[in-house]
Amino acid sequence: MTTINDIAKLAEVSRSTVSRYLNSNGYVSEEAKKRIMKVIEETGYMPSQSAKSLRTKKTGVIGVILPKISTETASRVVSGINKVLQQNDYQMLLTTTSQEHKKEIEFIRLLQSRNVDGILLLATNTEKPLIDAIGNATVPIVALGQDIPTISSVIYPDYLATGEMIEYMIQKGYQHIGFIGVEEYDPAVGIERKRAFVDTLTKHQLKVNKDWIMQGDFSIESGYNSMKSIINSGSDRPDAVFAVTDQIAVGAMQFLKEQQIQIPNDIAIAATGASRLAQYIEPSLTVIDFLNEEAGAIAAELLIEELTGTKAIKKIIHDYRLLVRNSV
Amino acid sequence: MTTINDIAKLAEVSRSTVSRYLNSNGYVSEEAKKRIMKVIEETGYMPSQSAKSLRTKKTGVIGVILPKISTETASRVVSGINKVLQQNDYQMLLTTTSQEHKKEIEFIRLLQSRNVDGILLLATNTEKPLIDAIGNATVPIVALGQDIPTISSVIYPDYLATGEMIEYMIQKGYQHIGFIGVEEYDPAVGIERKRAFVDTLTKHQLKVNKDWIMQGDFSIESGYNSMKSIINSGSDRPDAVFAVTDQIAVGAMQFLKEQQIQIPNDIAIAATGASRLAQYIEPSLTVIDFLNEEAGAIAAELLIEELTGTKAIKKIIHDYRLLVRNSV
DNA sequence: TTATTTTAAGGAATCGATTCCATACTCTGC
DNA sequence: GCAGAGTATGGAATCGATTCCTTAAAATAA
Repeated sequence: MTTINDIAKLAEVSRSTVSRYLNSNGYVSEEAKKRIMKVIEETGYMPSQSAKSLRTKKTGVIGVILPKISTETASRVVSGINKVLQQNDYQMLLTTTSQEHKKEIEFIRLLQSRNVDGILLLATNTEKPLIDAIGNATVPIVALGQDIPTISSVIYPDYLATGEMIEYMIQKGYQHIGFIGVEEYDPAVGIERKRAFVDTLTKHQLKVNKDWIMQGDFSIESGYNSMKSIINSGSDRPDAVFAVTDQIAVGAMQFLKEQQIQIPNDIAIAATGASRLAQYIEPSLTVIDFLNEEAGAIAAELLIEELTGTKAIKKIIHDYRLLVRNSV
Repeated sequence: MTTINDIAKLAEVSRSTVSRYLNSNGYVSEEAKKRIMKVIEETGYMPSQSAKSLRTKKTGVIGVILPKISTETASRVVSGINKVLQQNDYQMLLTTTSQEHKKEIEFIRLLQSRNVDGILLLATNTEKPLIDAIGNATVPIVALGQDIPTISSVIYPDYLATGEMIEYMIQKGYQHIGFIGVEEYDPAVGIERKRAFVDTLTKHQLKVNKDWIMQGDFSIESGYNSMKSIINSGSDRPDAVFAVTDQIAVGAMQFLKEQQIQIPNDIAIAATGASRLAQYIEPSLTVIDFLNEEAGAIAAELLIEELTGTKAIKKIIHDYRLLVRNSV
């Protein structure tokens, strides 16, 4: 492999001069520039980033920690992150925890030893060990999807949006509303969305029926099984169900279809998450769209800001919209 | 930041000893080990990868070049790659060309300057500049999705699988089959799938109607517009259409539904790509499943093999299966 | 014409690891 | 009691860049 020394020798200058040329700082004569340029062209020389970052303490790499890559939400977020990073000449080192949320801590350490300039964390919890790991980090970390007190975060308005959706359902005349959620270690998805559901029903003096509140994981199967439990519970059927993700909703709809239960006439369904699947399934799903790609981009911008100066902790409550379709 | 020198000083040994301890090679006494361990524990020291890889010429990072991240196919492939890399203690540097296929060359260079140990290329063309860039590369590259002659490749059996699907449609009684494809710079998707279509019809003495052969891009909209053109073309309607991706098929189905054309009774639809959308759309889509996650894993394994010895060029024709559902 | 600034370029230290080599001590076995 | 093997450790060179400092020539000002 050609190094800066080879280039220096071939161009008959010192390696300091080559370095000055490469970084366009300091003085380099036109003659020298031409010779260096020519030699670089001929040899196809590319500076070693390892050497460079050993000196400069910058790698131009941002670490991204995801729970899972193969979901539409995740890939949209990554797409948004990628756009911004690429525009700013950063590369993305992607790691996934496969939903094992203790791994988030492990990866924060790992990424730092890889000398990333910053970390984007799509967090699934806000427990103490994680907060501690973040506190001990020597590089800026920005959270996406959870409000982590000690660092800048891009937060989805889970409570607000879910509340609005439930309001919309009530306004449409549904009075017996069920809920399919996930475990509560996840404050944003597990707790906030459920709290909004309960609060909104209560506000309208509607009964919160425990038999219609299910807790599963993020899978389609989980949605299917949860809906099955709701239907097979002793109590009456609900006339509407809110699912915390569109995947869960798809599973739930699947069960209803098998049982010949009409959506939305017998039971209406709403959810969070604007996947193409939610859009093209029948009936098309009424959902909250958290504009994930944009959220990813904003988080990346926030991180880059921190990398280039401003150290203030910023909290951005990201935008959302209701996509009213045919399932409610 | 703490360095190996700090550890050496604090543990009262030389930095050679610390290094030997870290890499568990050479002699280190139990006493020394304990002291070093303790100091590392206390300081939270993590060795600098930049320094390490400057010496060893290994970064433990694999570059991945994708056309686009936010498709289900891509994210499945990435998921498979990620699994294997993580098992082997490699990290993944992800880049996307946003479907600008000249960028593939740029990224091959960029990733090398980042000193990646190897590159996984989800190629969309096999043109000379790309082949040249691959030839000039100093790290192993494995291709996925296209057969690139000079390097190991994991290849989808595009011709075979498409042929089998068309056979299946013919066997089901369809005689007037249309085709929605993509541009032909992409040999695998653009050329092979079309060739299989034409060959299979010809083999069965069926007419290949030019009005029913469309060329678009990979989007849902493109599928919608292509189907519109087919229906609005002067000639009779086809009784079945094959789309080269499930996204395209979804768009095509959308148009048919709007026109109250029954699927599969009036027109049957088949495609390539086993997305969840294809599974849950109505009618559920009969597709070729190229088992993308597995393909990604195999490509990653192939690359790791090359990294640890064997230099032979391997070609793996990946498995596939037909998922017979309700759209044909 | 001399003093000062600007331009140009090389030398050497440095970043944080790894690794080869030399040195020294402790055991065995004869 | 001594040769030779095994164990333990430190010194120094090295990887490929950046960057500060010094020197020197050229350009400008006084």
